[in-house]
Amino acid sequence: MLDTTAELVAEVGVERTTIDEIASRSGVAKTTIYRHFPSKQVLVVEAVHACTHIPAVTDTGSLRDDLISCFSGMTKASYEGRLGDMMLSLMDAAQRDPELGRLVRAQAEQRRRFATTVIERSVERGELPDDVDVDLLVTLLSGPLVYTKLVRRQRVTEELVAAVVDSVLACYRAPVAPESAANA
Amino acid sequence: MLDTTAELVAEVGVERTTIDEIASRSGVAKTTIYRHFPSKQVLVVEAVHACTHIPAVTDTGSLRDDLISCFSGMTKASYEGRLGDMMLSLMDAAQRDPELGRLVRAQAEQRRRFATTVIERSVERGELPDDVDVDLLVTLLSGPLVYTKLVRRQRVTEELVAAVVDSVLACYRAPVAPESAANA
DNA sequence: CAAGAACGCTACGGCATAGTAGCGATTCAC
DNA sequence: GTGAATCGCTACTATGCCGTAGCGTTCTTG
Repeated sequence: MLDTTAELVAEVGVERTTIDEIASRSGVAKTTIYRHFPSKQVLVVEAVHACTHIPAVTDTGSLRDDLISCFSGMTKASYEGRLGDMMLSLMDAAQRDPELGRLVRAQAEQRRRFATTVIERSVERGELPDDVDVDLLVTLLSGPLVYTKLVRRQRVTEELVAAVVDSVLACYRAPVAPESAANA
Repeated sequence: MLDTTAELVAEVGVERTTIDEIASRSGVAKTTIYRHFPSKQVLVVEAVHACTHIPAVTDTGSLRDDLISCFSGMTKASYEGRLGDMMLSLMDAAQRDPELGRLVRAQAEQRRRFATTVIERSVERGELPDDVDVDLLVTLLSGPLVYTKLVRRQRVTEELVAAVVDSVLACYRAPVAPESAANA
């Protein structure tokens, strides 16, 4: 039932998903659905919850490897499969539906926290300078992947993740700080 | 009429935008709308076209300044105001509507072309190495801005644009190439 | 095996929306 | 001025969807 809901949302979006269609596809009577969920909104929220997997955070001691592992895991969990297909419609619906809004925002926050953890651990190891802008760094890393998935509608490959991580890290490890490069 | 349509799409999304509401808001009779546009789909496409502005490409001779100018212009044109509020819903609807799909894809392509032009010009000037991955570079620059706007739902400030451009450029100007950094 | 819960089915009522028809009024061009 | 195009308004059809009622059947549980 939740599975069928997720499938439908992935196919036609939140707005066009109807209880009738969920019922006929899942082989469940519409009345049965209403016996479990008070409204479509709740059903969708539960369906999203059901297909949300949280990847584990690794700690290899290498910032690069941790970041690649972290973002690869997030890619698999969030951008591939059903959740990936639901993303855009979910984000759109979240603009108007407070409940979905909370859910989507919480998931985005959680994804950021993973990367933040990895980066802060690296700062403690002295791999990155103390004054590094963690927030910006996470945005620099997450952005290109989200952009590739949602805007370009291309698969986020392992190669892309590695390329993004390497590119972004290069600028923080290089002797030239962003500020001085600005005046070059 | 197109203006009201855009306004409504920005508010409630493509799916929930109704001809009746457009009619009552714009003070135009529903029949008049149908005399001009055969369907809601066409109306929305025209409305999007109507509020799409193309920023000019500058050529200051400095890659950094051109990029900042380029992305600031795109931010104003695409992420602020009405079009910015329509974006998510538009992208979602574009997944299912072929006409909207073409439109959205064309706009995304155009935005990439601007940045690509600026970068290629810089390569010709010898500011960047010949073998730079332009595609990746554009993604590294565009991604964080899109992500900030669509996922984090924060304003894309001039400061952010500058920070992203400076950060990304730093890694290409630094003596450490991304490939060798990967093995560090 | 018996009682109660859960389910499937059909059929509603109510509402919102896409488009259309017809007619009178208004505006515009020549 | 006059004819034609355009517009506004009301009404209408058709459709789709939400959520509920009623009733018979199946499944579970003790």
